[in-house]
Amino acid sequence: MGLPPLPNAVKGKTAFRLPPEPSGFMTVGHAMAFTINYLYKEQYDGELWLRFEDTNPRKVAPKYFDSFRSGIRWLGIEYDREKNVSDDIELIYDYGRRLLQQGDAYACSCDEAKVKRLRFEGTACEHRGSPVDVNLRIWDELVSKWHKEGSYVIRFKGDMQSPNYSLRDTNLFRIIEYPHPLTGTRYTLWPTYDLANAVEDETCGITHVLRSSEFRNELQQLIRDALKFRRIEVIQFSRFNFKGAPVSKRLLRPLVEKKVVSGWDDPRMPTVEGLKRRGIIPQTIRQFTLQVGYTKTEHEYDWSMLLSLNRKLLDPVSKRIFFVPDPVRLKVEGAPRRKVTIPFHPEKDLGSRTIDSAGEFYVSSADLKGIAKGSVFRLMELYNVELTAAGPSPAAKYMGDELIPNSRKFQWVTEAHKDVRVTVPDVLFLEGDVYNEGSLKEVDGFAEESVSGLKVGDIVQFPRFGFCRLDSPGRFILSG
RNA sequence: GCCCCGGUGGUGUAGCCCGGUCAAGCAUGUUAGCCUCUCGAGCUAGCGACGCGAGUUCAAAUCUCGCCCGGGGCACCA
Repeated sequence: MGLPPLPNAVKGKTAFRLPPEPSGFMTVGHAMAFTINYLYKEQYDGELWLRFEDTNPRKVAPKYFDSFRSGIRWLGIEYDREKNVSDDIELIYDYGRRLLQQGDAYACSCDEAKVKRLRFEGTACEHRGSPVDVNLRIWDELVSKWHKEGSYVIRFKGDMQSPNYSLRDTNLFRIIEYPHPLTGTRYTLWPTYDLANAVEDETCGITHVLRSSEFRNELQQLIRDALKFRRIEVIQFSRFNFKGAPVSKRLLRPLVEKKVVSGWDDPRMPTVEGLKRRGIIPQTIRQFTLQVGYTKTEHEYDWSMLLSLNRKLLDPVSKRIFFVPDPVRLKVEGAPRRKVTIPFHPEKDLGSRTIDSAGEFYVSSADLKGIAKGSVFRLMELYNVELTAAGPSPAAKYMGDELIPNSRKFQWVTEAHKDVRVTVPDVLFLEGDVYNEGSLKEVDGFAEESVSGLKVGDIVQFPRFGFCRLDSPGRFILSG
């Protein structure tokens, strides 16, 4: 399945944008929205911008810029150009000034509460009728930082009676006396999103905007018209939410601060870093996005869909490695000394390992639980044994090499195993945004010696357990 | 309160524009069974949905109207 065709899109003559606000870490939601833009960029051979919407100095921080850059790189999204809106403040000033000159905007010194009240009542304040030269004079003072934060605001002359409240003279500029991580204290008059966005989309030559529907489209259009900008196609879709993993900083931040989670990259977190640590691979995000597409319907994706796809993609490329959770020692009487070479994958050529065995094994106590004394089962890829003693200290005897059809097969490790701990993540939040106390479980066990050859970041399959990513030596995280 | 946008199985999505081929497809989930050396892999089968009510029509998931429910906007956030 592909994404639906775009209206008015001519191959080679399109431009898209990824517009993150660097005020938090990149999340799955961003990843999916960016992927949609990227898929269209590829489909229409267009230009793709990475544009940081950093017009609120109080919110942005350098580490967030990095989060987005590395997340985007990880996803395999190639963008053509990068810029920060804060690079273009002078340019946005030019357009702001023009609006003032045209009489499409005015300087207002009403306090916040009054503006709000009048907006609700649908009546204009006395500043709306100020003559252009007065507005321009105040403007110059604002640009020159003569006024204190909160004293003035530049408002767009919309329609104070409009049933759409966002058209009732919204703010275009406000004073923020706070150093910006990139421009420092050079500017204190900052544009708001609506103007900055219109100017940027125009100057970047954006033809198609695909974004989630939390923006004020009509307002944008009005500003664009006032500035005589080209028309662009705007396609809005609802946010990408996952069940039990709200992207809301309000909910997530406390977990990080109270150390309920290990950090923003905790494998339970809906951040790109969290996904990565959990062993979700970039292709999964891309394909999942392609599968669910975008709609205006409110939705809450179930992790099982993403996880299932992830397993499907991991399956052909992951080494199979024996893992014995909750191990119990099993001595096999009459066992021949054996050196077996077992391929890492049943079909694909992922190499093999050789294991030396001499009758001393560890198997999972859960496997043995259903096995009665006297029954025969098989040590996978090795030989058959018969259980001669059940219970907490089991024993068995060698029963031949020939594979018996329909026999149970168990994984095993020898004395030469490695201790491993597997972290099993679950959804962070339960119904009603309450933290899921059982969201992180740990399983200890023995893995075959070859795990020591793995590098951090490698993902393997522990058969009958799941796909696990090596997070640090001896520690794995279950992908799902 | 006002404005905009939505409502297809547990979840997500296809179909809706241009009514019949839809006793609704796919995926995930779940249940049962199979499994040639993975019972969180693979295979097979089953389960399960058009928000409600009217109307138009030979025929409605698809068109019209009303209602109900959900989301977003109404920021000196983006």
